[in-house]
Amino acid sequence: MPELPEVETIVRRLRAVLPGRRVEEADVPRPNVVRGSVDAFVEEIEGSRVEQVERRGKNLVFRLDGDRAWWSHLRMSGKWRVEREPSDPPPEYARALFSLDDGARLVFQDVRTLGEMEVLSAAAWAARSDALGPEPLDGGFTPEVLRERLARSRRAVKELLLDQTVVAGLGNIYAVEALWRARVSPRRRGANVGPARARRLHAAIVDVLSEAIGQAGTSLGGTYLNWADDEGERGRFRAFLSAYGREDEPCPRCGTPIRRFVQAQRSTWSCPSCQR
DNA sequence: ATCGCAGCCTGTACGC
DNA sequence: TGCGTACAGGCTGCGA
Repeated sequence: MPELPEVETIVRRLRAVLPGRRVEEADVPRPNVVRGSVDAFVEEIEGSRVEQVERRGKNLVFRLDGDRAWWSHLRMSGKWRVEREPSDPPPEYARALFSLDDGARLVFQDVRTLGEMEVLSAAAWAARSDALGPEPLDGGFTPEVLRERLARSRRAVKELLLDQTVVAGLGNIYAVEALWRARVSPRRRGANVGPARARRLHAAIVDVLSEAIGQAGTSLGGTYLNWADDEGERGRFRAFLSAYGREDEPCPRCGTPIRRFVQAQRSTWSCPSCQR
């Protein structure tokens, strides 16, 4: 579910609430959302103060006092929310709950429990962060950087865009949409993305992510697959999808039916006519 | 270096 | 109605 725009939406919400708060009690009813020992995790978290909330790609990090980083990844269905007035019973699918010193409660909800969290030293987190590709909305991400990173590989450009070490933050939805906007075939090999296509792709990535953030992300149908930030607001970007999930519908640009196929075990949609 | 696949989980949609 | 199957926004680890 959550890709860069959805994680960014959460981060902005949490940033308005969490910095300065101290965690009083941690409760982890589903231990598999914690990487490593749950006891050690709880011990580490209780009494800690959250200093800042950050995003790196799809990773979400609460900076803690003592030069520590509380890392989490939402994977397919994770959500963070803050309840100003903790509900009883706790929300559905609450996998980890943290009571805060102002009476609010921070809740990690995750239907599929593929999400994970862990407390790391700042240095360990920095090492992990350094292994990721560039942030697509930072100045360091340029058409040249993108092209150079794609050029190293004969793999399909779609697969490369999903590879977080190539560029951080794209998932299936926004990779599909960026390629459609750039008129680049998902099957084209990275090494065969020339300067013109790299420029278009770079612009498409930046635009699609920025616009999606402006719409609070993308919510799709179904219950648990719905993206919603901690206010329950639905992401509105779905209305702007051009290729994702639109098999057999006319390409908004040229009218040719959009095709679906599978790459690296993931669905891909593209226009066979105007994406080359 | 790259690939294809299984696995981690749960829920939904769909066909019979 | 029930049951089986495929699929879902991510990522890792394995053998080849």
